[in-house]
Amino acid sequence: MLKSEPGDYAWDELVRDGKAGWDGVRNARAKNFIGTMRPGDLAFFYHSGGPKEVVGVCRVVSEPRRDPTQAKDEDRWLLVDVEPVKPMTRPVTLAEIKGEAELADMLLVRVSRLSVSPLTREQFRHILGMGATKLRV
DNA sequence: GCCAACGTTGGC
DNA sequence: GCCAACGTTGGC
Repeated sequence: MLKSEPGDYAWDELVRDGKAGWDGVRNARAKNFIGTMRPGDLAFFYHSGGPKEVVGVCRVVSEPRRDPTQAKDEDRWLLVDVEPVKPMTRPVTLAEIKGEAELADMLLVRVSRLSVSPLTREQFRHILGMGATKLRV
């Protein structure tokens, strides 16, 4: 689950750009999750700040690498490149996710400040279903 | 090494 | 706008 405030970087911008480095993550736990990502992995794009909802699916297209937006002499933070796969047919709101017992363990729910968090395949499929979004996963 | 103070994030 | 939950910083 990749969180972004739409005013900072929105789903539509990823669609426009075709590809983007998921930069600016400055939390050790989130960085560790980025470090586990591999090319081909799928992720949800989540809008925070305003309406809180999963808006699309994207794909990791690089290995984790140094985030160039950190200070030149630092080598602490990672990013991966992502590209859009498809928008959710219906956005899935945080409130809906919180209403699902099967999703209660998600770190998105349990650690609200975490901007990058993992999902199980089952959780991923569950949210796809809630968003009426068909994708082979 | 501990912890109080402070800053930030994000949901409400 | 508020506040809970964290993370970081700095004094000791």
